[in-house]
Amino acid sequence: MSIYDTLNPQQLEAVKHNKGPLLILAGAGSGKTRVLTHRIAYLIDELDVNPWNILAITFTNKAAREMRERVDNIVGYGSENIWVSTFHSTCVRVLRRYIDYLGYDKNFTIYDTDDQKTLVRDVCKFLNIDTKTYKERTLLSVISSAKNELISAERYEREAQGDLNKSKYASVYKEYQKRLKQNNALDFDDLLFKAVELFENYPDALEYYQRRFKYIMVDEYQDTNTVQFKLISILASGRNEEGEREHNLCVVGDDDQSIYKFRGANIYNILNFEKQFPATKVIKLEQNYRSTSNILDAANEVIHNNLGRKDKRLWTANGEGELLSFTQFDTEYEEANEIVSDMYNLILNDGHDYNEFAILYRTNAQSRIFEEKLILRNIPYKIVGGINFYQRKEIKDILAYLKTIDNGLDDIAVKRIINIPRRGIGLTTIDRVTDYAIGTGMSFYAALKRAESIPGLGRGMSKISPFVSLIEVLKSKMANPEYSLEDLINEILEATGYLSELEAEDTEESQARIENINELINKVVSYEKSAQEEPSLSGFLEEVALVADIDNLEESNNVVVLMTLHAAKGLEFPYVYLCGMEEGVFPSYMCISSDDPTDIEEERRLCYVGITRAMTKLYLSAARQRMVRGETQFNRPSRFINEIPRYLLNQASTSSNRYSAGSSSPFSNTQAKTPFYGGGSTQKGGTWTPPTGTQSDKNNIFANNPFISKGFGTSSKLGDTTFDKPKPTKAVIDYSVGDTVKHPKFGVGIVAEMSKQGDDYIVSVDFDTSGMKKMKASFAKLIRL
DNA sequence: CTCAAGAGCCTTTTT
DNA sequence: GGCTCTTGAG
Repeated sequence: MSIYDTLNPQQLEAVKHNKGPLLILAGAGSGKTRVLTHRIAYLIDELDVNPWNILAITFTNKAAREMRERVDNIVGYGSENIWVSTFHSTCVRVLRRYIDYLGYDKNFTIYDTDDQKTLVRDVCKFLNIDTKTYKERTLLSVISSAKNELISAERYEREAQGDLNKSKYASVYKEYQKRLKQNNALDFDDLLFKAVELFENYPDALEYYQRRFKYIMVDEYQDTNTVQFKLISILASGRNEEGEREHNLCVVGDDDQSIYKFRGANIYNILNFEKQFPATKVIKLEQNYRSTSNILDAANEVIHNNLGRKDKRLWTANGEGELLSFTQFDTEYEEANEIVSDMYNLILNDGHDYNEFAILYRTNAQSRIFEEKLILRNIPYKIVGGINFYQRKEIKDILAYLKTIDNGLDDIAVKRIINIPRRGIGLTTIDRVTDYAIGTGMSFYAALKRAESIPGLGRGMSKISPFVSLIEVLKSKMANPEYSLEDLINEILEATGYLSELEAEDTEESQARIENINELINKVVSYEKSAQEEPSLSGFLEEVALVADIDNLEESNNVVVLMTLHAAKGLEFPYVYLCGMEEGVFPSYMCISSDDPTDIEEERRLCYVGITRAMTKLYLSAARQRMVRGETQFNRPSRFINEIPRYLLNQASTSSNRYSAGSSSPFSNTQAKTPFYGGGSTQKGGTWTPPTGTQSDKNNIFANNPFISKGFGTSSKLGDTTFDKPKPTKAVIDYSVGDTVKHPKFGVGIVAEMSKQGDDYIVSVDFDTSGMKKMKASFAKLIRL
């Protein structure tokens, strides 16, 4: 019995293919990660390939970590020498070693989106470009797409000749690059671009990596863009001892799950892979091990509407399972409320765990209502995406201090913190220093150090020198190896008064900020403990720059997860709620009104991704009426719903004949209504007419039909549950000191102390896992156990 | 220089 | 509906 016996014939064929290019078309849930990891094991254990010669590339750190773990489990020896990492961190590693060839310093910093925005703003100011005519967003996306297509600023400028708009873009692009270099910084796209630039111009660097990476594997290949394609093909084009190009490149992907066109992903990378590498062996994995056949049939039918895809059809040996359900609610409030109620009942009555559930939506903005309803019902949850931890103000502030100490060349970081906390250094002073810095060609921080020779600074001078000496003192302390990063952060918080200012504020918001800062300190401590190489400030900043929010999702945490469809790719959940299935929301308004017909295809692929996340049961839902950007929209159900055959769908529609024109409060509205699951008031459609277009009776989900069910059709017990209690204004406190309570985030703990504050109580709880926490009773939503 | 109130823009998705 | 930037008064 070997580990390979559990593979199906196609999977095994892919695992054993070990020479030349290999394209694995792996449908959703077809076990592609298993194939990749087993292939690595096979290369090492059966073919004696040196682990050191293997490179596996993924898109997210999370995927890399998972692959690393799974490889460690099945590879006999040496698995730690396999290079498993994301595109971006692979490039960082390469550049840390060779970027001096390109005239950068090896301890470059990495700019995130916010930094990029600031920089572009500065550039526009400098070039006298009106940011109302030329939006920063547009400028950045022009620059980003250029880099993704491997077009340098110089080339862009050449090709822009004669075109007024493009010439403007070119001048911004050029100045932007110039400043990045001055700041010794790279943006995300530069990481890839510069790595390719390095390999194209410096054969010794290229050959080093070509000799090392004899076997290259790429996951989620359908989402690679032009630079990424270039990077892997150039790396895979080394010659072996006989001087032949072997192209031992194995890519795994699913063209039906290509959803990152907006980020420059080029679907032709996968569609034309066989043309790029003529000797390619193609293997299709079509057996799905994840979902029921009803779910798969729905997915197959939907994606079948796309043209220009590689033909394949997923099948499964799993049973039919339950029907999918689709419910149309009156408002998005009702949608959220009923979804959360439904989930609550499944958890409470049927003993399901929180982490069996996921709520998926098209846009991040849709998460808020769900969050409210989940808090109300005390269901622990995690929202993935939106604002990343490292993008929070307080975290960025501390990081800017760290960057300033680490690399004084980063003007953006220095300017961010020069007056935080307030030091009385205002815009006038900053502008004067900036002018001087530009005039003399030195960095902003270097100019600050020589403030005494800057004309017209006046009083500003006396405010600047304490700041400079603070940074210098911290810099010199860093020289002492005994001085840890934790010490450094604590000293920054102390010496600047940042922490005491937050403490003095004493609001819920400032409390949360302090908690976030503590979390950052935890992350520093664990970095110092676990770093593979010698822990350093630069190393920490780099690790932090490349994390995405999804990277922090731990499957083992027992919480309901909420995220966009994009973030959900690669994940699976027994119960999936796919909400906001409305024309204008999903597919989005942007792509409905687009004149590029392939935009809708990308949206459909996104739908396919969403459907195939579900293992056991998929709940689809829509709202008739929804507030978007402060205005009410009336949307008809998504076309994707109509693309699912009726026999796979259990359909329902909550109704209200009154279109409640006068009642604006969704809360009072829902409350006044008979509970949905009560049964009696559920009406079967027919009262609704689509605002645009017509639907045939056959497909009209509102025509009377035998599939109408109550709600999501889970259980008849639900009828007994009371819903929509009035929103409590005061917390109901049924616990006291000594009681065991449960908190949605911190888990179980014992109440240690309670003190009254106004209408509220401050409760101290000693949690089993996270220690003593103080919180407001009205906010904490503690449940007595 | 700082703070508060108002205008305007925004929302598709993210490494 | 909410965030961010601008504006104007202290």
